[in-house]
Amino acid sequence: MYYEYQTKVFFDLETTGLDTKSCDVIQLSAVCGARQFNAYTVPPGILTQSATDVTGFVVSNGRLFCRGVPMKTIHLHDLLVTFMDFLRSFPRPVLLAAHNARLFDAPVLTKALKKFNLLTEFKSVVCGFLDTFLLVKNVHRGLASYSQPNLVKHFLGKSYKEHDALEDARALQDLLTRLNPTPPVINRFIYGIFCF
DNA sequence: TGCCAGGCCCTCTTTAGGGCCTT
Repeated sequence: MYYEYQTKVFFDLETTGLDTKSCDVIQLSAVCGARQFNAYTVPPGILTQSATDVTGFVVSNGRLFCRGVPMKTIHLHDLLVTFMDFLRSFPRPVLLAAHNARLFDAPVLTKALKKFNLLTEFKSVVCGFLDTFLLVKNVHRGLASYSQPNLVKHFLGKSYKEHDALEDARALQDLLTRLNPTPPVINRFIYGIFCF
């Protein structure tokens, strides 16, 4: 299967945990060149302690806080609709890239879209997900770690504010721009939306 | 009570186990 796409958008999610079957979206961010999308929502479920520990998010009295700072939030449905508006503003179809997309970001995002019957509309804009973790692990063998912060450190020589979805998406775009994988290589690590 | 994410990849593998990656 060869995936044709016109635009690569890098995205990241912060969620209430690591179990893709039960966790909920808290933050969704995406970047494409200098343009960016960033939105927060109050999750319906409880945050795992480990998620609070790494992200700093807490829900208190129905409000979302990040390290004590109240965050502006919107309903998850509106978050997804405005995200698709953002994606629709680029030449289509759009390829959505994330680190460990196949096993984490893609199933979580797809689950949220299905909840609001938005998957069909989503498919009209997005052709698939690129998993940058699998790509880099296969193309650049022998590294000690393939976590996104380690790859950014290794290839770009810098640190960044991980576990802020917007910073993670920006760093991922920088990383892939540096690595500059060829279209055939990219195609090997694209997963169609029907997979989720 | 005891469970506690799970798929992928590697290897001292395939009659399996452990570490990694995402929050």
